[in-house]
Amino acid sequence: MTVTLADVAARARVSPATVSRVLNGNYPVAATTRERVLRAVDDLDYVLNGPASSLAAATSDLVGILVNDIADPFFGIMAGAAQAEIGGSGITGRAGGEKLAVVCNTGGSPARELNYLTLLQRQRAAAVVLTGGALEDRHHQAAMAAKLTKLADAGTRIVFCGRPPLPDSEALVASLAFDNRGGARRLTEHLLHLGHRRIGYVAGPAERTTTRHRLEGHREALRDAGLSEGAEQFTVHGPYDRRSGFEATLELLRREPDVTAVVAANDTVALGAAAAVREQGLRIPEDISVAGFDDLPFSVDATPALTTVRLPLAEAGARAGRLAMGTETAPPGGVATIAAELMVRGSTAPPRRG
Amino acid sequence: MTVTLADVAARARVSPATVSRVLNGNYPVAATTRERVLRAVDDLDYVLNGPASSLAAATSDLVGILVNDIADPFFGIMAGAAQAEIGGSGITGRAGGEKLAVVCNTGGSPARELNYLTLLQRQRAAAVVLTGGALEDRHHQAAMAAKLTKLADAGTRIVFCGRPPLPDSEALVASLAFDNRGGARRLTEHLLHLGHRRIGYVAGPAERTTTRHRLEGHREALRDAGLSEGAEQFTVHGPYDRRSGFEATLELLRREPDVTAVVAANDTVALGAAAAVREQGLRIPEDISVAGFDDLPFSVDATPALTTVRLPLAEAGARAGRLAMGTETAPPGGVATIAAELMVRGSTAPPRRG
DNA sequence: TTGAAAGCGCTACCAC
DNA sequence: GTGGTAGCGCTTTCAA
Repeated sequence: MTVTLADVAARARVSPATVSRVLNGNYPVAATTRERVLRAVDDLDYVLNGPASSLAAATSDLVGILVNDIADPFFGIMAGAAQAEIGGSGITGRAGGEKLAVVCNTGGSPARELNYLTLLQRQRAAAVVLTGGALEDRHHQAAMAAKLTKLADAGTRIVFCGRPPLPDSEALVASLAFDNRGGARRLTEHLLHLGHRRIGYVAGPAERTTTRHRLEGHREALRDAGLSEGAEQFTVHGPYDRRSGFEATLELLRREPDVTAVVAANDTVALGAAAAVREQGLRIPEDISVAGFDDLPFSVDATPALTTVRLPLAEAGARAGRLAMGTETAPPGGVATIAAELMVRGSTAPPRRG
Repeated sequence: MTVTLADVAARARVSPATVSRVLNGNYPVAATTRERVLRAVDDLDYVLNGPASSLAAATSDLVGILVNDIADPFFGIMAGAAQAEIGGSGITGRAGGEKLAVVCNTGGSPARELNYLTLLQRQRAAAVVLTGGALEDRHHQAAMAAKLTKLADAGTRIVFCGRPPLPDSEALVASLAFDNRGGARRLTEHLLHLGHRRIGYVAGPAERTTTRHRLEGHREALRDAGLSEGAEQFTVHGPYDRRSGFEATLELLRREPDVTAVVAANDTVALGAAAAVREQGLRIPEDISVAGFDDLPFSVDATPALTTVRLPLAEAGARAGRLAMGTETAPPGGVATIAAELMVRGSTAPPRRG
């Protein structure tokens, strides 16, 4: 029924071995032979059997990209960039070599994160890219370290993207870190510089690395300005989504009615924050400042800070691809520090209220 | 080096066949035997070899979900819902049965769409879910039909989600359609009902099914209100993204300065449209109406129209899972018609300008 | 440069 | 209810 490599071999009047070599292109084959084989492939409309190939070669062309929230455009941009870079031209030749980059949505659930890793391990994935903040939970971290070690031992390359490497498995992974602390700090400094003194902070969920690092940067800036007193009052935690940004901001405005600026821990949260502020009848930036892309003219494409994030993300994809192909040149564990996700445009308006 | 099923069999003092049966759970095995096997699995930290399994069984547990734009939250919601439904509990037992649902971002490119299908075909994917509007291009449609036929012949289940089935391959797919025409019509009728007469329409790219159907619904509503004259002037096309929504809206306002309402062809476009309107110094809804979620209090979760979309989407995921497991009960080709994506809240403000 | 053949690890059929 | 075993389709030595 289905065409096999042997069929192709027969039609091209060569051995299966030769067909395999042509398809994988990693072995010298006479030009005329190659031609003949490729024609046979086309004629028969042959598609390589991935499982068989993976079984024999003990590795697959699957690359998993894990994200915390697939409905968050930030992860979409990351995943898309990585996928584009890994997948290459996007046009598969008649045969192998092409990687299958797929994104897996953990929804922020530790169980699902581990589950996907198991599934990818089962598939003998070529590489796994872990994006977004990690959970700061001893138990889960241990489980992750164990699982990742096993994956790495089995030949799967691991790439961390915007997530600090685990304590143990440093040597196992390539890592692309964001300067969350510095980004948050600069953002807050910017607002301070504009004259704001009562600055609310809509933080992410408490147990994530990104949440902590960004909050630390924010507090650093406040401390340096001598404003750390009662900072907790100005901070509200919640998930990294729009709804949470909305609700947290309402809560914040209720608790501290005369804040003049709000920092959101990421763009999606900022979207909700801006909506909440407007619903309160306040104007951005006249009545209040909100840092987020909601008040930018258009898509994140145009935000310089985010643009600087995008490039490294594509690079991360390329790196995952290269790692998967076993031609890694960068030192393992090397960390590229770049602008943080939340280093978005702060409103330029000075405070008016209070 | 790596633990195989034979190792597990040896340790449990049973045959490989028995281990396989326990792991796949689709065959009667004595309870005590099962226990022994599972313990051996745990002891040895065994993980099934997916490729080997897929090769022998001639099918894999991979399910591909194709989306047009992974950075668009709408697709994120769709993909997430489908993935959650397909993946089941999200917690894999020690062994098989679990599907690996992964999302593939075509970026709206026909070449990449076909490419992913080839890649999934190569993996002998259990199912493929195609989401979002299709390209209305004879050549590409033919290529898709051919490819999908091949996939279906090889045992891959095909699910269309928010995309009209292809002319030929009707019998091959399960399909979940959105009432794009009806949704757009109702949205426009709503605005007409509020008294709007000069309504701009920011449409999607010309060659997509969703674009055409929604535009048709919009025009129907206008025609019924006797307003179809010069409707082209009020329509601007562009990609389904925020930037495009922004630019198209500016163009629209330049061309027709006294529109009192703008309909955006999807939520992401609406986001850009709202931003453009604000940048022009106009107020929503006082100066102008914009249909989109940007002016909703918070995330799309809370939008009734979108909620009605979500449920069927989860159902589509479930269906894909079931299809993949070969226990489909619904008639193939059955179509569930539901509210359209763009049937979002229209502003309730009456027109004030002009 | 090409061919022959031995597996890769698992499933499923056929016995028992 | 369990075991034996013949492939699944490909890759990769080893020879020629």
